[in-house]
Amino acid sequence: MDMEQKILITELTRGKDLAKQLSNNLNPSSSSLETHQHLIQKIISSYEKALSMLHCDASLKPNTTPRTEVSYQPCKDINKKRKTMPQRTEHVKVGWTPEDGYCWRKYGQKDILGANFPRAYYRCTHRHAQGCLATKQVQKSDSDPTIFEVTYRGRHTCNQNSHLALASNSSKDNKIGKELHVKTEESIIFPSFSFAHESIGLEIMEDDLFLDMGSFSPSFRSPATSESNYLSKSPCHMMNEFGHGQSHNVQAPESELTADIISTPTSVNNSPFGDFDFSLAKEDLDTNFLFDYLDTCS
DNA sequence: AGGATTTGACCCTC
DNA sequence: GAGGGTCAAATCCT
Repeated sequence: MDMEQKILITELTRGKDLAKQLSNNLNPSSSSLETHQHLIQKIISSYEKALSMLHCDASLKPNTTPRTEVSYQPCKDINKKRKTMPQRTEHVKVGWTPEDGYCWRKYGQKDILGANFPRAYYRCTHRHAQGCLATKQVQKSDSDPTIFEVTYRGRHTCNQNSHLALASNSSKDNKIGKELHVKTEESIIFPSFSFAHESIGLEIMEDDLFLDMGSFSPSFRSPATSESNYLSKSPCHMMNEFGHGQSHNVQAPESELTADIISTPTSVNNSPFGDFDFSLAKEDLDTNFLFDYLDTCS
């Protein structure tokens, strides 16, 4: 782990500790307003340092045409329904079901009122084995059938390293990419993934700022042949398929990206995987994920 | 044979 | 009661 990463961890850890202090100090009888403000200032400063190191600035990549766009916004009525687990929604601008590196098992599909396409329900394959409660819903967008709206619920608590395995396997046969790459250039620290000739656009909305590795290790499966089952195949199969060198030629012009994408903050360029780039807003980074991931890769 | 998908029924919330 | 989410038996696939 290089010095920059250590500093980053230090700053984020400090921010967390300060937040804890502030939380303890929020007892009105125990501290003053000045104390609160001081702690808040320190927290902000700490996070600003860390984020500046992450340097999520699109201008850093002036020659890059961002093919992957990630943005966040609150999901307004997410908690009105039964589930209160955090959600995020990705809009995937590609004609195929997005695959996210985790293994999902489809457990249902429903026609949704007012929607042209059914919604498919997936849960983590390791739900029973490891008690992983992560689920996702996949639905084609009404406005643009080439967009899949993927809503994630809950975190993966399973010990699932398929996203890493994907890169590892692909490096063996040299079909998809060379290796998982942690990009530290320009202080961006995040893995990049790519598949030859593929480009997608993502829109992610979430009401909290967690980040699952699974959402950012995308691969894609072949176009389904029927409308009714276009969401059906287990992503695990696709991992194998990609491992055997399938490649798809899809181009998603930026002009087709949905108009409600809020921001297009960064694009990580020069990915060792080729054309597929992932970009992140700085808010995207879940430090636990980041450090776990860095540990994995170091 | 075992695991994944399909699909109608059921459950829960509004 | 409507609509969305989940269950589970039947079916399909490897």
